[in-house]
Amino acid sequence: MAEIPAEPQSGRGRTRIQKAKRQAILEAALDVFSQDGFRGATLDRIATAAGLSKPNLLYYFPSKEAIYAELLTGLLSTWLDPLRAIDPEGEPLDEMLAYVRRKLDLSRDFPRESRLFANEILRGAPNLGDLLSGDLRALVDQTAAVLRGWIAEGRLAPVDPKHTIFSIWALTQHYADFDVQICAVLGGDDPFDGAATHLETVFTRLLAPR
Amino acid sequence: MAEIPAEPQSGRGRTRIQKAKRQAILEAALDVFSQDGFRGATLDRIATAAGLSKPNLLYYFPSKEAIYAELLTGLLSTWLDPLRAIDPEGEPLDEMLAYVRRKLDLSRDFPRESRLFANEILRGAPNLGDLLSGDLRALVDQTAAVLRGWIAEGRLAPVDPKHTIFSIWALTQHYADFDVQICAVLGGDDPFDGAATHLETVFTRLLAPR
DNA sequence: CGTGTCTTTGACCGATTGGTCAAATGAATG
DNA sequence: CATTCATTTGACCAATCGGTCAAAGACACG
Repeated sequence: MAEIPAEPQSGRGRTRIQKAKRQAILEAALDVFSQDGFRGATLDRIATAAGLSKPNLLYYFPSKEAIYAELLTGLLSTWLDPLRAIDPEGEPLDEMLAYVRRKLDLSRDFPRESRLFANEILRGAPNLGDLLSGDLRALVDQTAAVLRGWIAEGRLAPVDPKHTIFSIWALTQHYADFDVQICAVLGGDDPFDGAATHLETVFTRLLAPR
Repeated sequence: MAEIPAEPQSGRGRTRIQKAKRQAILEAALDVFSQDGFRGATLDRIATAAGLSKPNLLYYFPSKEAIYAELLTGLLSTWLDPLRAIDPEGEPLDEMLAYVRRKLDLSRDFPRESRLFANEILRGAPNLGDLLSGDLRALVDQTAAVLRGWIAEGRLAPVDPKHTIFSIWALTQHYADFDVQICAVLGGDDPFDGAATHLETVFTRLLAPR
């Protein structure tokens, strides 16, 4: 009666084990995609990294693009949450410094996600373009308006709001995306301790009203 | 007598035409590599982009890696020149702002080179690792010492010198590497005008002695 | 035990990968 | 014109690519 053959990924994975295996695949795929990008990644390497055979991997996901897409969509919301968490009613400088902190924590705790995102953008964002000029743009516009209000009230030093947001993105993500370069220059130390205090200095001097 | 079969790339390309074709190949390769990284790029796409057949391309370059390597080595020197151009005898803030300017100009004029570099770093810098922990590290150490001296003299606000250099890299390269995202958020305007004045504000407030 | 479902895999497919090679062109020089 | 060298190309190669499929294995439940 049921024409649907197997489709463990339809609806939601029933078994917890299925969910776990799908998660393992996504984990492995994140490793591979974040290093070599979509085109550079191969199903064989993802399957091997996940401890599966290639046909078995394709039993849980219909295609390479499906894995990539699921990684990307799952990523963007997480990536923008810290921006949404800025409280227009809060103390401006504190809010901004807290945002920087959260964003830097993301770079420290999820560097592969950051690199995956960077790879997608470097390719021209073929799978993310709509979201960028849609949701993201709207969210930035909205946040920029908050910043402008704070500046008008004299509670934040005058800056270009959007470029300031870009600066936060650039400075925090840099520690995830260019981690190899930074470690090569700095040596063995953990870069993130120094980064946290440095970024606090940067944005305090940039944003604190005089 | 001469066992060397053809090797147009040995020594230096004799004919100007050879040089031109090699250059055209490097140009096309820069397009492809900077978008999809080393693994994601294909010789066919490079050859097509250069207006050559694949065997003809391999007549001028021995392998895919050779093209990539030549691009990378040619890049790194150009990429670090602005850093070397910092004059320890100059006015500290002016020197730093000028460095930011030069670096931002590089992002504007050579975005593909910036993206190529970013792609290589994202992969873990397998072809650049030695240079990073060698020449680059030495150059950064040296520049950091200059900054420390300026800070000690009170001619520059106290900052972490190396993280400050990282910040300059992050903020300037961001406008090349994430250009798609920035344009999606900003709309049609040229981001670099706003970027230049914004970055001047950032580093003036960060570095100007009080 | 048997039976039906879920999972895994080896074999395989056509297309594409980086790269080779011999032969066919082109151009220059005697 | 003949010769020589530089250039280009079509055919081809083994390996790998993303993906399919039928059959085997694992597992539940009666």
